[in-house]
Parts: sequence; structure tokens; C-alpha cells
Amino acid sequence: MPLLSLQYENRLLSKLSEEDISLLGPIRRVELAPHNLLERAHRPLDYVYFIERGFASVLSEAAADSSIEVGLIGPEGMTGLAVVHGVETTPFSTFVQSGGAAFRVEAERLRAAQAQSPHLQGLLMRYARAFAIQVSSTASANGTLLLEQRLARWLLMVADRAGDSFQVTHEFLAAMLSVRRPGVTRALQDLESRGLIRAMRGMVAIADRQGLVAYTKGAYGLAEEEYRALINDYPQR
Amino acid sequence: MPLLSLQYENRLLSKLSEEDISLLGPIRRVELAPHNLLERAHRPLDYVYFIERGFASVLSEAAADSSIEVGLIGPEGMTGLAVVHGVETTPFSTFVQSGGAAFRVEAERLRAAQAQSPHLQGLLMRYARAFAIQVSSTASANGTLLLEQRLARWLLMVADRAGDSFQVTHEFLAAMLSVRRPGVTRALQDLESRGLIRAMRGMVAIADRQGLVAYTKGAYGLAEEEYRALINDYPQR
DNA sequence: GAACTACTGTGCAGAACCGCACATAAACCG
DNA sequence: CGGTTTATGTGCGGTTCTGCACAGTAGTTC
Repeated sequence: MPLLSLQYENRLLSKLSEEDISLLGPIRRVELAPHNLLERAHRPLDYVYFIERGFASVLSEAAADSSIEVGLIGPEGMTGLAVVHGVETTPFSTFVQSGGAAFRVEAERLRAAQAQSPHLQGLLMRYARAFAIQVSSTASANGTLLLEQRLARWLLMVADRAGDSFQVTHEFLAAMLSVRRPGVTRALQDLESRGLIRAMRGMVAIADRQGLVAYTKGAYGLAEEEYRALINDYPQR
Repeated sequence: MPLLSLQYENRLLSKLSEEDISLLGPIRRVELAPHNLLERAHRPLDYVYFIERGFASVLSEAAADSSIEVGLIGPEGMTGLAVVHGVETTPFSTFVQSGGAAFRVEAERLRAAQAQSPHLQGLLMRYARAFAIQVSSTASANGTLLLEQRLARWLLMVADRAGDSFQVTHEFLAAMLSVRRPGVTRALQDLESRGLIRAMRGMVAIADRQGLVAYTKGAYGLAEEEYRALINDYPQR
């Protein structure tokens, strides 16, 4: 009999035993439609989502008018880290960027499960750490990189979660990076002229992954390496 | 008999009972000299530090040549959150910016104490959350603010940890914000001309705290509010 | 296939910041 | 107290990005 856990595309759930999964209670598979809000800033979190397909963005609206993405979550992770830390609310919003599916778990249930299973607790702690490192890298990238490099990093991060070609508009990219839309157009043209990507209407495809990585001059890779060390190397059970 | 915990200026330690403190084992008070490295990137963490006076910076050196500060830790917190998450290393360096003192706890001991005391565990989880929010705010600030506003935010964060006037050079500020040094000179002049600070050789003093806060247009305040909600409101024990 | 609605491309003046270079000034040291 | 070090102030050309404005083009709808 195959392990139930192999049914999960989510990298976190796939690390859990049937027992741990059952601790999560009635976990329901839900469809994620683009623009779905999975968390609203300052509202209590009722559910966390272990993403199976698609991805979501964590958005900071700190500075009055200008919002910006601070984190990206796909099948490698989960939304609702506040719950993992035992907290009821978060100051950020999380919304679905690219539709897909997820397993939804009640916040209370997750908390109880953490208390019961050290293995689950350990895994979630490590993911929280991995995500914190991703956000730190974003802080670093936002402070030190040019737009083209920030864009390259973003495209790579999305490719990791949604495959090498995906739908996205310049407008949307501009919102995530908090830059002007025409700036994105130019930056994409530049990346394309270097043969690193192919840009079509409403869509971008990675053409030369290695080249893109090199182009970010180290801004992409560290967080991803840490994720591997933290999660992939965590014992299956 | 007064509570032992009242002896601690560190906001986290001051929330702990004598029992919880004793779980931390031989905690040693150490002096923090400027430029002391409390954590080295990719090296195992042997100790965590609960800061009593002074403050430390978490530095990302992701992008090859350019390093940048991603987090600030003073008497409100602790270094070594990797340990709290059950991880042995961190990809960042943490160094003392402003000398002072701290209580040093063995990493192993902290881990064991977390397992034994739900109260301690809860507190550290909440601090980890507060710090993550701080880093997210930095990501947001780095992506959306002008230098002067980033500077204003940084000065406020330091003032919270080291008092309203503190020593710092333009060179140093430039390194933290990852900008040119003359840019800092100009930005400080601008803040001073608005009557928000007073800048002297090797030193800055906050003159109009409220004005400074207003000047950051919301970039300062959110993380601090969250800290209060997470830590100050956590039950004493 | 015409009208409409995204989405993408382009241009231009100006602000913000960089890179480099150098001038001034305060503190320190012998 | 004169020399050295450290810190701050200034200038200038160039690049990146903004803000604003508008043109083109691909899809969609009826």
C-alpha cells in the first residue's frame, strides 16, 4: 500500500506521515482562483493553505499608497505562518496570483496538531525559517538591485513554483515590484534581448535559466539553497 | 522577595519566571563590544544573545559585493532565531553595532528549555513573528521609500533601542542602507533642516520624534505596533 | 468585422541616486 | 601643537527610475 503522503504535491504535506496528516483534521482540497484573498491584513486567520498548484503573494501595504510583495508561496510551502507561530492575525494580505489548488486546514486544528507531533512542529518551524530567509533576501534585493535584476529574481522564483512559462502582465509585475509599468516593459525587453526569457502578451517564459540566475549576481539562490537544506533534508515520516 | 525577572532589562527575559530562566542553564552576562560578530553566515550557532544594552544588526551579503542590513536587534529581542526554529546555521551575519551587554545562552540549552516550557516556547515564537514582520517592513521600505525616509525609519528604530541620541557615522549609515556615503550626508542635512534631528560629528539625535514618524509615511510603526501586541501583551510568568 | 477592452510600446522632462574626486573640518596622538 | 587620521561637505556627469502622456496592438465581444 502506497503512502498516503505521496498523494500530495505540496512539499510540506509530502513529508508527513498518515498519522500527522490525520492530526490536521478534516483537510479539504479547495480550488484557488486568481485574486482570492487567503489572508486579510489584521483579520483573524481561520485557515492555512498548503498549496498544491499555483502560487500566492504576501503583500505589504505599509507605506500608505504603495504596496509591494514581500513573499511568494507555492507548492513548496504554506500560507498562514502566523498560525504556526501561535498568533491570530498578520499585518499582511496574502492573495492568489496564479490559480490552482490547495489543502485547507483549520487554524485551530493546525495549532493542536503542532502540539501533538514534534515531527510536524519541526517541519513547520523549518519552513518558517526558510520563508523568513526568503523575505530577508527580498529586503536585500529591494535595497541593492536594479530593476532588471529584481525582475530576473522574481521570474526565477515564480518559475520554481509554476513552471518555466506562466501568465503575468507587465502591470502586475509592476505592482509586485512596486515600480512603474513601463519600467517593467523595458526591463523585460532587456532580458529578452539577452536571450534570457521570451515575453509574449500576458505571458513570460524562461529561456535560459542559468543565464538568468547569473544575471541576478547572487540575489537568487541563497534562499532556495536554504530551503533545500531545511526542508528537503528534513526526515520523511 | 522581588521577582528575579525584574533584574533583566531585556524585554524577553523580563517576561520569564525564575523557573524558565533556570531552564536556560548557566546564562552568562557578557559585554558586547562594537563590531563583535555574534553570528557568522553559514557557521553553526553556539550561543544566542538576549541583549541588555546596545544593539546588533543582521546583515545580508547575498548580492556579491553589496551587503545590507535586514534586521535590527536590541534589548527588545534576541539574536539566534535560527536556534529558536530548531536550525543550526543561518545565512546571515549578526554583529554588534553599538556596544553594551547581553545575556548569553547556549544554543543547545535554549532548545531544551523550549521543549520543557510552553510559556518560553510561546514567547520565543511570538518574538520570531515580530522579527519576521520587522524584516518584511524592511523589504517594503527598501522597495518603496526614498533614501531620506529609509534613513528616518532607521533612526527611529535605533532610537527605540539605544535612546534618542546615539553615535553613528555617515559611512556606517551608508553601509546599513546600502547607499553612497554622500547620499547619507545630504539626507541627514535634509532631515535636520526640517528640524527632525540634530546631526553632529559621529552622532545623531532625534529632535522631533513625531515629525520623523510622520515623515516615513507609515513605513515606521507597523512592525513596532505588532511587537507591542505580540510581546507586551504576552502574559508575564 | 467593428467596437471595445486589455495589454504593450515609446517619448520626454525631471528627480534620485551612483561613481568618482576632492575640499574642509574635527578629533586624536605623539 | 603639528601631523595624522577620521569624519563630513561639495561638485559634476551619468544612469536609473518616476510621472505623465499617448500610440500601437492583440484579443474579445457582439
